[in-house]
Amino acid sequence: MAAQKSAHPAPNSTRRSEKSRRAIYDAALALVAEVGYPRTTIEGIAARAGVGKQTIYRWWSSKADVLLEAFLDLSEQASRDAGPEYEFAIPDTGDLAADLKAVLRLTVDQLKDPRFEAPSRALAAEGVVNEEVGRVFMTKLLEPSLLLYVDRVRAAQVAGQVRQDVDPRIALELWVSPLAQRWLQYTGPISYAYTDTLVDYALYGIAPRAR
Amino acid sequence: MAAQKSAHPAPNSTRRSEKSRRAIYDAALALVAEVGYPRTTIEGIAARAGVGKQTIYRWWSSKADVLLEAFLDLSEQASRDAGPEYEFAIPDTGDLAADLKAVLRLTVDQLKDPRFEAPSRALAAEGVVNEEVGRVFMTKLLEPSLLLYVDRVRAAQVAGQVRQDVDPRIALELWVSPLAQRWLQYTGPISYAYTDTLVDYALYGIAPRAR
Amino acid sequence: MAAQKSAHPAPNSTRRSEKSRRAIYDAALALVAEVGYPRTTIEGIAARAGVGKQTIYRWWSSKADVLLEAFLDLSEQASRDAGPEYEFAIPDTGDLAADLKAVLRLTVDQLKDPRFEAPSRALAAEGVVNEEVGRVFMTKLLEPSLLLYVDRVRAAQVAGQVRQDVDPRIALELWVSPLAQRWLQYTGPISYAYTDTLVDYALYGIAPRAR
Amino acid sequence: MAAQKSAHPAPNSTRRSEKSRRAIYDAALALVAEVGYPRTTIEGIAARAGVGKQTIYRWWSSKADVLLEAFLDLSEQASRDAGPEYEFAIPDTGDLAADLKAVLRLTVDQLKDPRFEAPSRALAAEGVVNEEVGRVFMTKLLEPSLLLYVDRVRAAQVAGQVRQDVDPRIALELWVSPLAQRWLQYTGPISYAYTDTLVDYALYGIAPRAR
DNA sequence: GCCTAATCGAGACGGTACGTCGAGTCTTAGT
DNA sequence: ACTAAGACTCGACGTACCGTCTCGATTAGGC
Repeated sequence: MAAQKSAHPAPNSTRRSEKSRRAIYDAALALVAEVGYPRTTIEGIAARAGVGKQTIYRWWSSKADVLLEAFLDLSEQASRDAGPEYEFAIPDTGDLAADLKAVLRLTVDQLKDPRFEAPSRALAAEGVVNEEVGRVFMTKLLEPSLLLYVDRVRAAQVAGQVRQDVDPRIALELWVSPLAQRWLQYTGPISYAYTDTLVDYALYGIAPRAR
Repeated sequence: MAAQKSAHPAPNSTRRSEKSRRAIYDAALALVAEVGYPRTTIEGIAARAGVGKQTIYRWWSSKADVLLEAFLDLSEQASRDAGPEYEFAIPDTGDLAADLKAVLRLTVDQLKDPRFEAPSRALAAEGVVNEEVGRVFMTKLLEPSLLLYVDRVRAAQVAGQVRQDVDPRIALELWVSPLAQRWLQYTGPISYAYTDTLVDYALYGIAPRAR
Repeated sequence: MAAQKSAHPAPNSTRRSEKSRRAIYDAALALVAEVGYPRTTIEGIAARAGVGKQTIYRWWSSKADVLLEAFLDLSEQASRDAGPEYEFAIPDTGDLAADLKAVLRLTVDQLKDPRFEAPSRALAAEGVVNEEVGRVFMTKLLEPSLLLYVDRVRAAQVAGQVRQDVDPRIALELWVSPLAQRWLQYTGPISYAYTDTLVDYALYGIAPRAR
Repeated sequence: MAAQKSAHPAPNSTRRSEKSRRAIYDAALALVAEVGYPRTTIEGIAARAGVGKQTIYRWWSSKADVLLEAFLDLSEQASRDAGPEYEFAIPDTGDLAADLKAVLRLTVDQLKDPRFEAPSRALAAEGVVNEEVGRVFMTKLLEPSLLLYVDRVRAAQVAGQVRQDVDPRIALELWVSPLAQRWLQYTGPISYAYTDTLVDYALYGIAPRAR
């Protein structure tokens, strides 16, 4: 998966063309956005990137693999661009509900960003059917974000805003999963109001009821 | 989509061979289970069903379409077989938590049934990337089940076990979506304990806190 | 081949639809003229004739068979129309060369008639590759005409204008075959001057005539 | 048509696989000989040659085109093998009749050679119906042989054995066309006696020779 | 002049081959 | 050594027709 360190066969060299790699990322993301994942082909990517097919096969094992790396690359760029304030932690103002709502509103914005939509849907879909892609997608892209929620929930437990016996890994699914499903499976509209509501329903479940 | 009433192109006739339709459903489901969705081909289905390719193309517009109908058919059979007790309603013993937990345990069993696993994952995945399939999958397969939850939550509202201002459509996502995501995206294990926990977390959010 | 008396399977009936037969002939000839023999299909003929495919398969065994009969029918019509003067004999004015030249000029005209060109080329071609069609084409269409030449040459032998030891069957090939080949295989242009020359060469040879 | 210099579409390259080309020629000729032209398919040729279909479509435009080149290749081989004595000229012993008879007997042998029969009939037939094939067949295969006759007849004119006003192009048809037609259209048997007779009739005519 | 069985139109069926696309591998020049 | 280019084998695509097989709906002939 990782370009630099391993790659599938074993060409293994520092003489790799950086220019080609960038061109392939750009072509892959552009094609997925324009014609969709299934109609994006390795040949198409190669042609658009002005690159030989072998150059792709040398460094990646599949279409999904190319796209995964391209998207990872895009995400890194984006989070560098977006400034570091939401990169490594969820804010802790002491008000868990407010903090979660704020972060989820940012997530809603990002889900609606057209640059991200096509490739991430594509990868999520591929991940459903191709377990390897699924795991990489999960561990590289989703897991880091989820860990931030775990930390924030733990902090809230320490602060007495969440019951001690609550499992943070399950708790966060109460707001993450509904949002993810609506987005992935078109099961409903996505809005600030919706995510706010999710937080409210979830929190009153996990907060101590004795007031 | 619907075989009987219209079909995509317009050949449309009462002279359709029921035997072929059944053979195609069986072949399609078997192949998806055996080799997975991407390696399931129309040619393969036709060959296995002992049917000409044209007979498939005459009545369905794509591999996804065939599989969708095949799975729909399978589901109908299954719910007829499984007896009608959980077919049209969620039991109402007066204890919402117990009722939800019982139904979710059944769902867990069904998700692990190998007959269902391969085709439904495949369809869900296709639905992520192909909006039309997604909507059909949603409206024909998911929606009916979700409506049962809506009804049960409404009943609980009448009984005073759920707050009046809660939106049942959102409430049900608190337990349905986490389960769906773990299953679809391998984001965690699925067990009775897990679904029981989901119900507990969710309920204490939507039940009136004032005691 | 012959519709009335045998037909391939054995449907055998006087209840055959004359209207359909005519429509099939017309459609077949029209299609061959319009799109050529290879792109003429049984389905196309049936559709154009407003006839079920089975009606064709019931009475004929192949595309070539349909066309053969259609063309036979057309030829009969044509010779009825053209008056009977050249139908049953080659004129015998006592001047063999003049008589042959006259008949060949008529043949040239007929070969250039667009109604005949497409189907007869098609049948001749099919006959080259399909021996059965070749024999029927030969015996039903060509042979009768060739016999007229045999008769005329025999008369010339009696009249002392052709040597007694000449085989009329071979003699006639001296003018018939060159014309046929030019027409069928595009090996040269066809004109009155050409056929006149053929007759002269055939009658008197190409060697200097000791006079 | 010509393989080396251009090819129909425009892939065009020196990187063409010679091995594949040979395998395709061999497979095509073998199949035509075994199952006949109409039952010879591009898929069949590709399979037998151990070659992808695309490799055929890349370099040739049709079944007829493949066969034409294959046969051209075979002919070149054959004339190289057969020694050069009849390759570039018809012998000139001073006796035109004897020389023509000798060459025609060789032609009769060749027409009965099973290696040649199937493909050349097939091509001739295709040429009747497909003008382009017909012209190539004519110019590449027939024309060179016919020119030899033209030269020999001209020499005979110089030697005073053929009249000065005779057109050699037409003269040669007197023996070539009858033979060709009998062979192509099954209109009669082919033998040395037959071709000898044709030469006699052609040279001296069928009319009584005033002596 | 009605009855009934063969023929008719229509077109779905199991097949074969078509010509195209793309996958992944391999070869050739060029840098 | 890696690259761009692209030919190669292979497998699937979706389409066109083949020849066979039902389906009602005429339709012509023997009663």
